[in-house]
Amino acid sequence: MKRLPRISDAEWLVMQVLWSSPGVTADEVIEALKGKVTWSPRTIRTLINRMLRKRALRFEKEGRKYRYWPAVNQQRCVRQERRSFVQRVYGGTVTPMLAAFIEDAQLSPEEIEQLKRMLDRKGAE
Amino acid sequence: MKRLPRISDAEWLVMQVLWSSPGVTADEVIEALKGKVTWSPRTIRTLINRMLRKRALRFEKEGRKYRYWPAVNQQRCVRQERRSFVQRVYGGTVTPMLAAFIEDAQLSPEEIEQLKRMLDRKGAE
DNA sequence: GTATGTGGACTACAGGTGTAATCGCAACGG
DNA sequence: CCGTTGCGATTACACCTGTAGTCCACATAC
Repeated sequence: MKRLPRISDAEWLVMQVLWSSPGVTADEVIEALKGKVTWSPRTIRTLINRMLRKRALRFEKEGRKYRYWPAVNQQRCVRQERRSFVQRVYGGTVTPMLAAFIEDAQLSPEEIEQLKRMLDRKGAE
Repeated sequence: MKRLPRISDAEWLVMQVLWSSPGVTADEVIEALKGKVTWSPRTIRTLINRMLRKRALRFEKEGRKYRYWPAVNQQRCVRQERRSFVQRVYGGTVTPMLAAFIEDAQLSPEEIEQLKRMLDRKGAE
């Protein structure tokens, strides 16, 4: 099992773009992040380069430009973040953390129903 | 509303000790972390000092030793972490995140019941 | 073909972090 | 009293991060 590289806060935004649109160019990443961040395009290119170095991305040359792909699985990265979060903040105890999220969140009746169904399925296992 | 200082991963462990035993000495923090981390006592003292500087802790002299207290509220820190986590990893959408946690977690039937009751109360608001 | 623009590579730089080691002073032991 | 030792304070240092700027080669427009 390949070790996951550590992805910083700023890098997550770039990864989100890459995961939802694999194979985009640097320009397209920059375009996709317009409005979400106020970074200079330079900054975004730097982030891309760093993630290449830490092997979170792959690229392929296409003419003079590169196209980039995620080289790490989104589910796995998300799971790793979830676990490190609950470990750090709740010392690994999941239920109090879930309770806090539920208290804190704005949930629609539909979402509440959906989560209850999930818990039911979970209980039926 | 006072601005919360940013607490790093390593610092969280120290804060956990301080929140659960306010007023301990550096030595007692070090003792409490035995077994949880392999840091040198030096390292723990450094972390304590950094958090003093960023005003996450207070101290009082007691003879030649200091006793330390958290200067930030645990609930607020936890909430801030929760929010930055869900923002970073799920782009701010809480329900998919909760769903993932529920899927991923080992939950006892009692915990499942408890969470469902919470959702019920939430729905009744 | 020559000037120009643009994309990727390399460089910058301050502040945070993990992980300590050393310094200086005050209390304690004799 | 005086040396030792045990704390807190200060210093160290490499790597990571946020946030860019500069350099260079190749494509492009005349």
